Amino acid sequence: MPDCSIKDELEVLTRGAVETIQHEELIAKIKAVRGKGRGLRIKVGIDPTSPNLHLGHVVLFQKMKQFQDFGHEVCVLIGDFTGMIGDPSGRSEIRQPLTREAVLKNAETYKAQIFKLLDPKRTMIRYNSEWMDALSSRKMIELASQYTVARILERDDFQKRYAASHPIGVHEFLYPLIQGYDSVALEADVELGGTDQKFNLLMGRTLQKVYGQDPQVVMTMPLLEGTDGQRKMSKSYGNDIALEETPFDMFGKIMSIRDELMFRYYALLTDEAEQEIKKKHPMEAKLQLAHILVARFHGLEAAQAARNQFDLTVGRLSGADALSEVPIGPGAVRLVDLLYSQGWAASKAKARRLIEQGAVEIDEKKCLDPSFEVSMEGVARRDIKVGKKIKYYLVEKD
RNA sequence: GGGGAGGUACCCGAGUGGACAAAGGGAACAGACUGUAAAUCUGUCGCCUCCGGGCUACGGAGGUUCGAAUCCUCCCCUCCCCA
Repeated sequence: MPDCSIKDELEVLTRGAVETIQHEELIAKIKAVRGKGRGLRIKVGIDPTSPNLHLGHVVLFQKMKQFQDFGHEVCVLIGDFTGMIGDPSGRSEIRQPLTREAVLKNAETYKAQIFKLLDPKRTMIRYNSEWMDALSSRKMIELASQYTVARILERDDFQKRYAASHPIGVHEFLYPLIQGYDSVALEADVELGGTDQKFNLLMGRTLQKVYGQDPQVVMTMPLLEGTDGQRKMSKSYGNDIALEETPFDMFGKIMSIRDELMFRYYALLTDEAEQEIKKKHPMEAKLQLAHILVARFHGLEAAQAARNQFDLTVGRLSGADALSEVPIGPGAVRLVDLLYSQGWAASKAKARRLIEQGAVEIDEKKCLDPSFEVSMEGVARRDIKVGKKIKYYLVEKD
């Protein structure tokens, strides 16, 4: 890969990035290592406070992979030490500190998920407790003296909390400092992060200069919107697509996003060329996106299976595609009771409403009568459909 | 330690004696439409019901009243300000 021109390399590396600080420095750094048999050291900090990664995190991993493919050395920094503080970014409250055990456990989960995308052989994993545990109080004070309260308070979320009289723990001031110090310890050449991390990332530059190092290039990536298409993807907003999701759920969630959002997902999560995608039928394009992403995290087979199941569930089905048999009877069964007892409706009142809304079809015929009784008399089986997602065969119970 | 605000359905939030199973928004669900589980429109959105109604619910427990989410008492919890 390093055979291509620096221009081409830069083109790929900066694609999708919101900001590169400073672009010229990146060019100089790449030039400096060209042909020297080594790459730049790319740092990405991971805060192991919650164990489940979602597609929002993948934006960064995708970028890391691109760096890796150009022969650069990717270093995943697991903030096991800082994890006990909790990143104040975007927080309106002080975070619950995690225990060391919880942080380490989360870190393991992270690692497993990261390697679905990155090559483990070319990825360095470091923990910031390696140097932070050893840092004396004396050194810590020295570190803290490198920055002023006024400048720390420039940070948007601190400012807001301060203005709104929300509490800010003194230890939270240390978070950006330590993150910056990690760059010093690692001698990072480039640090990647979301746009919300900009302040922390810049701290690395500041501190590296203080400690006599060449400052790292900071590259910020956009925050991926979640399935609601509005807010950034986050478990707490319930709009996330987790990597741990089953293939079918992941496939389905991707299929449920808005068309415009799909192009954003393409741009930030894949290497597909935008023009090619736009040429396709939107439905095809979205199916392909879902396929690519599910295949990446669950393998090709799982992606194909998810696709099939998706077609089966969502596509317009004939009774022949029903999921499985449900024995009923003996004798006639009230439809309301059937929906309730099968768990297709959470209560009898809900079952009744579903029927009245025309959501229930028996043998392709809508059944609008809530007091209807299903009987298997004279037939071996009946197809039943409740809403779009529930389809079964009814058979006579022995 | 002193003072203040507040706790309403899955979430946010209106409601300060009856017209309240409780506005509005979001989420969710259904129907129509569509290439889609998108968008849009319409509807539903506590539980049970012999479809007449019945029961349970506005932090908890009591009380006042013909009648309480709304008034009173005690308790629990959250937040803010001052120190």
